[in-house]
Amino acid sequence: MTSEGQQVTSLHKFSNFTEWFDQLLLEARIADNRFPVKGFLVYLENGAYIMERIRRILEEKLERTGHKLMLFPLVTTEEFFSREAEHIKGFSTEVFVIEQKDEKGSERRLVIRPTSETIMYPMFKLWIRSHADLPLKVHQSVNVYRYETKATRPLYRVREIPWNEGHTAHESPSDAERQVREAIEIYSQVLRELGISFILLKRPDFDKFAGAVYSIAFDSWNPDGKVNQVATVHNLGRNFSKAYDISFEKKDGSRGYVYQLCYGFGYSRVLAAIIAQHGDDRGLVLPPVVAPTQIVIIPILFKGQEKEVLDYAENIFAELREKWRTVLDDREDITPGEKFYYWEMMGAPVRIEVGPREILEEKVTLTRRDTLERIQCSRLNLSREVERLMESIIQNLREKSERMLRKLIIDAGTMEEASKAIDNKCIARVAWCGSIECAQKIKETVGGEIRGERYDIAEHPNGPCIACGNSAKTVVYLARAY
RNA sequence: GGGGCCGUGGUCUAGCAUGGCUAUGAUACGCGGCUUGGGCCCGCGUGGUCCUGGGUUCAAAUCCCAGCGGCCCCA
Repeated sequence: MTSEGQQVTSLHKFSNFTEWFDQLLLEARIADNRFPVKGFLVYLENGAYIMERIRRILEEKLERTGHKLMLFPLVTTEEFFSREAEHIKGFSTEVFVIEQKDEKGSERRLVIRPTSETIMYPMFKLWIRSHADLPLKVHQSVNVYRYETKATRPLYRVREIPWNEGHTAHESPSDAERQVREAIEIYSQVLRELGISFILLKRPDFDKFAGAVYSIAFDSWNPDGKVNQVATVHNLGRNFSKAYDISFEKKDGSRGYVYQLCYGFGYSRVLAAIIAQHGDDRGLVLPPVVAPTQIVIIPILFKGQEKEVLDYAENIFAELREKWRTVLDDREDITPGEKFYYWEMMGAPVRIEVGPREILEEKVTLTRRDTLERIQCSRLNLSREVERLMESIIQNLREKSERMLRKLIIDAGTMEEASKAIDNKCIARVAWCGSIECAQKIKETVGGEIRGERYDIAEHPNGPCIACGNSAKTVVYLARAY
């Protein structure tokens, strides 16, 4: 047996993240970025599978909280698209447009959704008539399209974006506020179930969603220090309802415009976060809940004893497949060692080895992917042991990721300290006076941008603004971002 | 948006400076054998628009221009 800890691949997650990630995408069958259009990629069997699992987890929670699944068109008209002034300002440079000419040569232009407000809200106007129609809560999991001008990166920054978007309408600001908390709770739960850690931030005004009153964002940590915005929740106030004339009759007989929210959860970015936060230099490490293969059984076949070992393995396979996505890897042309490496790359949470030794002692050897720890249990206890292991794995992934996040957040009292933190691939926590000028200055000298202040907890500055030295209004987080 | 680096079988890569031979090697893949507790070994075989288009030249993977695609840095 060779040493377990030896470095056997060229992959180094923390020292060379981009290379590690790109290589993993293809080798672990997540995505193939060789499709020749910038920003568009093919999701391979594992990537597509994991995103599908994430979708089911999220949609189940959305539907349990009263969100109705609807499906809206891919396109909107130029007129609808331009209704809300800030919205069009924010998105006009990055929409895809379909130009179609009829036989007479007259041209029609349709805008492909960069997000679906301008498609849904004209319909909301038709559907909402009185307070009895409220709240209206809908969601859909679809692709949206944005012509990114920045450099694209697979999963993180693409032009075809798979996500779920939720849209709600309410009769009062307090109802809308309650909905903000519900949306945050739903997204937090999903991310928690996936073991992804994040900071929940209220974006500064200059960085909020185009057309929103304020924006809340989930920034997950990344090994290269660039935070990954996996989800956002926007309180739109009445900006859109006024533009799209979505009004209703109140209980007292008067009329008013609805208060709205929209929120989005980026499937490909969450997939990226799973890969980036949990993966290691051997490949993927998947939370059991999304793993395409949860258990792999590898029979150790010695000449003359093949049948006994295979029978034993098949018996285990039959038992485990009742509950878990299990694969019996009985390929004959590959050595067990090669199978170990293969399944580690694929991130299968639990590996089971059975050979003559196990049969003799009526035991099973299990290896957990997250720690590579090897344990033995009796054949009879197998199901219970697997159950325990799966629970332990997600718990460990979650705790490990949270520890890393805490480690990455560095308090900085000066621009120099903040710069150093950013250079070290960390997230800096600093005091800020709130002025745009200082935000600009911080971005230029520190290298990271202001991502916002904590939304879930109140943090109070205990020093002056790191840029101007005047008294600080808030504590904000600085990071480079995707 | 500005600057830099890069593009060679499926993957990784040599060759490019100083143009010239059948385009190098590994891996992968196929067939056969041997093996199987961490990527074993042996034999045979398959696989290339050298990113695309144009230019220079007797001759281009190699030099020049443009486009497409990728990576990095700055705004």
